[in-house]
Amino acid sequence: MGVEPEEEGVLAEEEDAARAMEPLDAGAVGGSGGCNPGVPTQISSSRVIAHVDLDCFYAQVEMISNPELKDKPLGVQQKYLVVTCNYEARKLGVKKLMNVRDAKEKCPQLVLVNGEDLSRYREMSYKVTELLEEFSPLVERLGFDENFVDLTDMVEKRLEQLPSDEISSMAVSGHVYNNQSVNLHNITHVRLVVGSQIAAEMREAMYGQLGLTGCAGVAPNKLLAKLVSGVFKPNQQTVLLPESCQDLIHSLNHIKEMPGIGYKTAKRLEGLGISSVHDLQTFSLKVLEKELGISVAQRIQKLSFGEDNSPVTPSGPPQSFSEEDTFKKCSSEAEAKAKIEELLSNLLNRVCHDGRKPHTIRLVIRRYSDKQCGRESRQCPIPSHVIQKLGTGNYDATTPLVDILMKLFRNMVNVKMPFHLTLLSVCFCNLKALNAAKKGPMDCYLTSSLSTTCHSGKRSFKVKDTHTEDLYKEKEA
DNA sequence: TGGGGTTAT
DNA sequence: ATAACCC
Repeated sequence: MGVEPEEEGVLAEEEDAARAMEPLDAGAVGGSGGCNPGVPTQISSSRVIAHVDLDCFYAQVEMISNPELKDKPLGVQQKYLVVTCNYEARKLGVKKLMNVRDAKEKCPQLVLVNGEDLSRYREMSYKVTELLEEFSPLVERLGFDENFVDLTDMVEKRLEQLPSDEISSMAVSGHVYNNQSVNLHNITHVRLVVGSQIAAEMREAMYGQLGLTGCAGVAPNKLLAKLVSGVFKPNQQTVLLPESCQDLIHSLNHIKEMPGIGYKTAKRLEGLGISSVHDLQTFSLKVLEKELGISVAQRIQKLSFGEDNSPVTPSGPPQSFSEEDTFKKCSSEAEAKAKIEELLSNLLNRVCHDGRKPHTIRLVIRRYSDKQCGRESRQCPIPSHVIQKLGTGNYDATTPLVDILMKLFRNMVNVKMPFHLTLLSVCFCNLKALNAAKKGPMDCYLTSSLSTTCHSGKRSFKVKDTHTEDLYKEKEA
């Protein structure tokens, strides 16, 4: 599979793929390991990726629930924050994550609804993902309101079905970034144009079937698709042609705006004098590796060029369920127990609905004065007899689970000393299908009841659960 | 900064 | 178990 002569807009990604095929380029592969030299690896042709981003998602869900809110400025409140708001409210100066007081001051007519219970948002979120999965199975969720879809195969199939004389009459759907003109003699352009048409169909389906509006970006990789989806903002879509890639990434005013470069990394980069995309592009990779580690350094410097070869990884069903609550102060064991019981009760309903069984439970706390993001957690396996009781809609599991959670609690918090917590969270994870057998060559000889009680030591996790028995030994402080 | 999520170490 | 990232 060679590069066609008409593919003038060769993408950086393709060059990377080609380079990685060269036998002696050890540095560039960097631990990707597992190379199978005997198997012919397909050199990936350029991909077509869509990023779909719902407009002010929580507010949209609220307006669908209660249409009277539709033409009013609406904010969704969690604790003392307006976490999101509709466009009416934005016109009047309300911003995301704005303090309720500031928001009311800016906009006294602002209508607020409480959005601390995420149930309806979560349900609508999965409806969107499922709708997109009808277009392609390769859908990756990012939070509740964004999805990536790999359209490469769909585009390929549509082009195979298309009489070649019809290519000349194709038209892009939505905006083209930079107003760049489409060249239908360029196969890369043609594929992205087909991608834009599919993106338009996805947005139409979202509106027609779910009543939701959103933006889409279509580009050769996830980074670029995500960046370009936000260019025209509510309810519009934009396609990025490769020739405008550098313009797009240089439109960022600061590296912190690059998805993948978060708060911590941005701070460390600033310490190196790196603040713009251009700074990061031209900075010594060796020095960057020393500061951030080889993996992060190589990845983010590639990002700075608009290169991102990360695949769209199908999310599938969630890997964990959690419920959390923040508060000003929790300083007694009884208080904590009451909150934990409520979190657990909600979680049990969700897990029951899911059908799979969690095999691990985790408790998370945040202590007051702990600067920020300072969370501590303890987890342990859920005893198999308790797992059996889950999902039947009964309460047989709650008492043993509360007991376990309170042991985890006392393992973290010395209740004989004063304490001050500002967050409690309970998480179910390590979800397995019903009666899932343990992986191993002997599986076919084990009954499901045996398999859940035998050699639980053979787990592939790096995280070691606290053994449930260990929790019975109270912690000495 | 809320109430969630994921992956890497 | 924590730390980073995403929304």
